[in-house]
This record gives sequence, C-alpha cells and structure tokens, in this order.
Amino acid sequence: MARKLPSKIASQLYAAAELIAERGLEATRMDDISEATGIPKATLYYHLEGKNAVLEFLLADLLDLIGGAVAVAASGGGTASERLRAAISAQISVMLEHPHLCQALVGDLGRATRLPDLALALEAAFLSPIQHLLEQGVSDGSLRPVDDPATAASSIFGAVTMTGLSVTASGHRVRAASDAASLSEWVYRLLAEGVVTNPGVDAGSIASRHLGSTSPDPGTAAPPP
Amino acid sequence: MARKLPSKIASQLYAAAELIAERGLEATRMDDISEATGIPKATLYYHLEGKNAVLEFLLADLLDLIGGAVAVAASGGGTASERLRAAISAQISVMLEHPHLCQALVGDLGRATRLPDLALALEAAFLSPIQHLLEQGVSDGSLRPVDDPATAASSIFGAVTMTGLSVTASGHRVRAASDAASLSEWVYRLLAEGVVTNPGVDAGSIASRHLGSTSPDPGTAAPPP
DNA sequence: ACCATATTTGGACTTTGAGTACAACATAGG
DNA sequence: CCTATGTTGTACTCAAAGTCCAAATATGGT
Repeated sequence: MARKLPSKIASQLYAAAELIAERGLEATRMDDISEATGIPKATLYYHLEGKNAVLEFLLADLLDLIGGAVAVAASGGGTASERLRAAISAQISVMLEHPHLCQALVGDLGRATRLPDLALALEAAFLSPIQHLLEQGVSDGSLRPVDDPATAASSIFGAVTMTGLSVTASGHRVRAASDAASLSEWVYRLLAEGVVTNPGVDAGSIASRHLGSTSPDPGTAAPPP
Repeated sequence: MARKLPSKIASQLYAAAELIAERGLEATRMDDISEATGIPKATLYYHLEGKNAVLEFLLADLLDLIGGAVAVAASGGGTASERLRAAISAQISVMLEHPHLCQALVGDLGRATRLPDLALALEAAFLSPIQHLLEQGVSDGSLRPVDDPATAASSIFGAVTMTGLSVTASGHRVRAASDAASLSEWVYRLLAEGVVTNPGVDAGSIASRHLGSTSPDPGTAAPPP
C-alpha cells in the first residue's frame, strides 16, 4: 500500500520515534515530527497519509523485525522448548535494540491495534509462531500440553513484552539482566519453570470457589481461611 | 485532588467507557462523551479538567477496584502461592467484570502511564503486592526464589493482563475458560507450573547462540536448585 | 423566608493543530 | 529542452478542545 517510502525519508523518520515514545502520538504535533526529522511538513504529507501513517510505518517496520527474528528462531533446530527460548530471546533482543519503537507500540497500543494492518502484523509476528511452538512442544514432549494454545501465546506475549518494557522504559534498576541475552534467559526460565516450588500441590482446591460471573459477589477476591 | 465528583455524575461517566474502549480516547469527542452520558459539556468541564481527566477518573476507579481486591487476596491466609493465585483470580475477576474499562486502560496505556497518579495507582494495585507475594513465597517455601521480584511482578502482570484482554477484547473463542474462576485458575497454573515438561534440562545451552549483544552471560537468571 | 454560595447549563467564543491547496522550484530521464 | 515526478514554503480550511459568561437553579445555614 504505502511501502514505497524513499529510504532517505524512512531513516529520518526514526528520529520521530523517540518523541512519540515519550509523549505519545497524540501529544506529538506534526510540526514536531517535521522539525525532529528535518522533513518539511508538506513533504511528510506528500508521502504519508497523516499522523497515523507515521506510527504505522514505524511499527510495521518493528513488527517485521520481530516477526523475522522470531520466525528464524522458531524454525531453527532443537526441541520446541529450545526454539521457544530462542523466539523469546529474539523478541527481547529486538525490543532492547529499539526501545523507543517498543514504547511507542505499547503506549499507543490501542491505536496500533485499530490499524488493521498492524493488528495482523502483530498476530503474525508473535502470537501465531508462539502458538505453533506450544503445539509442537506437545508433540515432541518438551512442553506440557496447554488448553487453548492461542490464549497461552497471548499470555506469554504479555509477559515477555511487559518484561522488556519494564527494563526499557521505567527507570527500574534491573538486577535481573543488563543485556538481552541474560534478560531473555531470565524470562524464559520464569515462563518455562513457573514460580511455584512443587507444582500440583495446591492445584484444584479453589477452582470453583470464586464468583459466579452473574450473581452479586462481595468476596470475589480471597478464599476464606 | 479531584476526588469529589458527585456520584450522580460519576456513575453516568461509565457510559463513556464503552466509547473510549472501542474508539480510543483520541477518537472520542468530548461532545460524544457528553451525549453518551447525558451530561452537558459545560458541566463536564465544570468538574473535570478535560478529556484526560475523564480517562483518569475511570481508570483510577478501576485500579482502586483491582487494588482493593488484590490487596484482600494478598493478605488472606494460606501460603504465598495460594495467595498469589487468589490475587490473580481477583485481577481476572475485576477485568472480566469491567471489560470496557480494561480495554480503555490498555488501549490508552501510554496516556495512562503518563498520568502520574495513575502510574502510581497501577504500581500500588498490582505490581507491588505481587512483588511482595513473590518475596514471601521464598520465605514460606511455596515459591521458588526469583532474581529481581519487581521485574518478575511486571512479567506476571503482563501475562495476566494480556490473557484477560485476549478473552475480553478480541473475539477469540476461548476454549480455556468461560468464566472468571476457570480462566484465572488457568493462568495461575500456566504461571505457577511453567510450560516446560522437565525444567532445567535445556537451561544454559543456548543462551549465547542468538545475536550477541556484547557479553554472553548464561547464568544470571535463576538460582540453581 | 432570606441570603450566600455552589452547581448546572446553553451558547458564543478562542485556540490549537491536523490536513489541504497550490504555486514555485528542483531534478531526472528521455 | 521538456515533461514526470518529487520537494517545499505559505496560506488556507476545518474540526474539536477548551474557555467565558450570564442566566437559571439548587443547597444550606441562620
């Protein structure tokens, strides 16, 4: 559709990512983008449909990067669990290499997912490869079976993304990891091994105790002692 | 600060949540909100500082709800792992009860986290209780030790939130869970037990294989058994 | 009942920023 | 040199946020 941007301009455009990441797209005036990139407003509008198109271009690019890296990781050798780790590593690496783009993506997630192309790209870049890995892991025995791998992929995506963000964005002094390799290893372990010491021990005891969706229910939160 | 909104108005305001969830705050005109709530624009501006304040009010409320429920869960009885499960259940329950608010929160996450009060509320409602649970779990032996519980809390938050969203928002036909109880049980298990069949087997073998961001450091993540 | 103060509301107004129109200019390929 | 296509400054339109204000209405204290 709009993938004919002169590379000169495309590269300048990245200068706008930082602005958008910090202030959000809404608070970023087109004139700011123009000034930050050195591209005059008229030229911007000559190539792009508008403000959203700027975001769309930047994020499509990011998602291509991640999608590519994840795809490579997911189709590499080894067990599904090893490839899952590689995929997570790929995502984290790209995130840490492009912190501004990621902040922009997450900060304007609503807008992003409302742009149809981007929603698809997101799906293709992350969710669907991870979902497949989960399924393959059941086959090769390296991963435990999970109901609804699609939803599980979302959960994993959420965990990885949020982790990457909290390292990237917030000034969190992160003890866990200073570089992409150790951070991704860290998240992978968290997701792979879980947080509990001996799985199964308290499983199933509470399952039906919380709320029945419809009825008034003051005690949604904690199980009685 | 602005917490004296007449309840009459406050309740009407929720009618705007759906609009915001669907179209994003930016695409929602103040006149739309006015019309949807039945509150005339002038009155809105009499009580609220502007558009952002609408979002801020709604989300502050949501975060109070979640924060309250999570706090109750986290301070209940049982092991840390049981309370972690209860906390997750609380969050999921509130999310499923207020899908519009959640979509609004996530959709305009950037804006939300840029509102200082909300960033703090988010921290207080989720992150910090979960972080404490993780720490307590190490003490009582029900959870395995994790480097940097603060970041781990973010990861868990990401997973839970994304899961809730993918059930709520996208038309995903979710096999995993139709109600809050079973969904939260499902996420808890995922996080508690991990996705891998026999933990530790492939740890450390690949850490440095994908792209080298400077130092290969395969061991920072989890403590040995 | 009376007054003071706060709330509600309609309507006109100001301001800001997105997006458009267009003419002048540049550049390239034939 | 001449036409295509890209570049850019300037001036414009237009929608929506937010402000002002004054008249109506409620609220509460004495």
